[in-house]
Amino acid sequence: MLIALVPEADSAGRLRKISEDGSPAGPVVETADLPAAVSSMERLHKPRWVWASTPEVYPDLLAAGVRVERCHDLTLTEGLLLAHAGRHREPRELPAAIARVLGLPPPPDAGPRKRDAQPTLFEPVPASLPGGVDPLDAVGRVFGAQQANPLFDQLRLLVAADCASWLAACEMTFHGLPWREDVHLSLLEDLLGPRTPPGVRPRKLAALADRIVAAFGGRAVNPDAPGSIVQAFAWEGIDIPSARAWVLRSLDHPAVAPLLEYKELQRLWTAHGWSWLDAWVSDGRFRPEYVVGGVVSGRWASNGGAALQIPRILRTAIRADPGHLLVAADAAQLEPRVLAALSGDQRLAEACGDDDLYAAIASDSFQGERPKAKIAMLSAMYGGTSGEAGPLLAVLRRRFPSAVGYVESAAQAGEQGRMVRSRLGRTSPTPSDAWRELTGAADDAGDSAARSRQAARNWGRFTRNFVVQASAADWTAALLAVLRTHLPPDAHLVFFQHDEVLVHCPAPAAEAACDAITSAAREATRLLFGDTQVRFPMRAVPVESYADAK
DNA sequence: AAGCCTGGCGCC
DNA sequence: AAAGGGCGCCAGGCTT
Repeated sequence: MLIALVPEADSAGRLRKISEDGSPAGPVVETADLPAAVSSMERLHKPRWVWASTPEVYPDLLAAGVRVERCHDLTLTEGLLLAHAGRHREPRELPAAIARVLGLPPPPDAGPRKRDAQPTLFEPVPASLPGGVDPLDAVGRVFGAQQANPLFDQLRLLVAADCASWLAACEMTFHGLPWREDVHLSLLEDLLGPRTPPGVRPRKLAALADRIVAAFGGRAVNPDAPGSIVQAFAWEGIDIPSARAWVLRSLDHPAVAPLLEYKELQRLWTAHGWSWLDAWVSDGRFRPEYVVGGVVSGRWASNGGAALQIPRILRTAIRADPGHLLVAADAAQLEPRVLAALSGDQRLAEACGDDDLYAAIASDSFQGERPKAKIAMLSAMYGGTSGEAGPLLAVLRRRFPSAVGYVESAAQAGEQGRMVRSRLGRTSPTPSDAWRELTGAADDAGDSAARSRQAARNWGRFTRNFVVQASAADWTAALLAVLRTHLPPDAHLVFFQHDEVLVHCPAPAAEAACDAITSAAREATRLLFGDTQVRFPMRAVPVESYADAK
């Protein structure tokens, strides 16, 4: 069963059963209590809910205690369809989508949301849609158009997986990542010194800054300003191209040690210090806002809180509630395994039989030198060519010609301005007009030819990586879609980061959660690659603290 | 003062 | 000769 739904102010809303082609299949139901209406329909029919945008609808349902099993997110689907058709830049929101259905000019851009604007929950669909269409009608009509789109069949699995991912993302924000403020605070105090007001350097940072100045003979140096650091070294007769940590590390100078330590602690202070705690952690939970498909490759992005960049050192603050456990699971070397399955490279598939893929490649091709195998494989997937990558990649190409050939032909497509797709049909954006102009100017010599080749190669690196990264995103989306409906009832997904998940559950449920994760990984593999020989190991371990995983 | 860019670095 | 993909966020510093 399909039910179109439009939220309105104050938890009211309208819904209506629709048929597969989006046409009305029942009366409009107006309700002053949308969560209650959804809850009862969910219990009775487990419908697929059709709505404009999951993050605008689902959080308030969750807050009211209502969970749904399936949805169809029109905005998300529109984006996937547009990208597949090479129309990556067109707006995907409901007003634009209905304008396309009606053959009307696109509505004026709503413009970016003001940075500080409070996101209003149950944000109503814009009052007036193109053509004055009723929003509930628009939901049905856009749904019908998406189903009728000849591309839809190819994207069916991707749409289902990504829509389910959006549900999972909202559920993660709702449950929140367990975060022990006291642990975080004592860590900050240990590393930085007592808390200071915003903008006032904590004691240990101030001391390091003093040591840096002293090491430069008392010259004024601002360690927060890279230019200032470069200049300070220049005065000492040391020319460096930048103040990056890896550049400093190669220098022999008394300022280097305090500078490196300063950079590390300064980052902790500014990115995950006391202000961060105040802003993002409350009632023992960190609740970031995820953006499913926020990255062109289909990876998730996050809004605020740097949710996908939690430093390792802080993972000790992520602890299960009393009587609970966190189940931590990550897909081991997901991207090279995805490449093995995508390319059908028999030899690489065999190496995937090992839980440590790089070790297997090393013993096959690099005399057991694992670091070389890893550099070679990463260079193949990222387009790296620096340093020793070239020769290592050559070895890899000889041993795994199908796998390397797969990414190289993706790179070639990019260099020629063509689109590439992931396993489930995520499609890379086409390069800009400026890029085409630059690379189209083919045969002239000198600088311009060099810039042209450079631009082409840059885009080639992007598409080379896209096929792998986006297919890995396909796999994790399928994983989440399966997993969220197969966890034990009291177990909740609380974190997801590219290729790893955290589940929070009562201790006795941990074992079942581990099993659910392992079998969801198997199912994701089957959904993407059928009966491929490639193994995708996903080890799930119950831990008290995230820091204890791995 | 606000907006934008850059350098830098955290995560995968 | 140099040559690594994708992000978000911060401070500094420039422009408007």
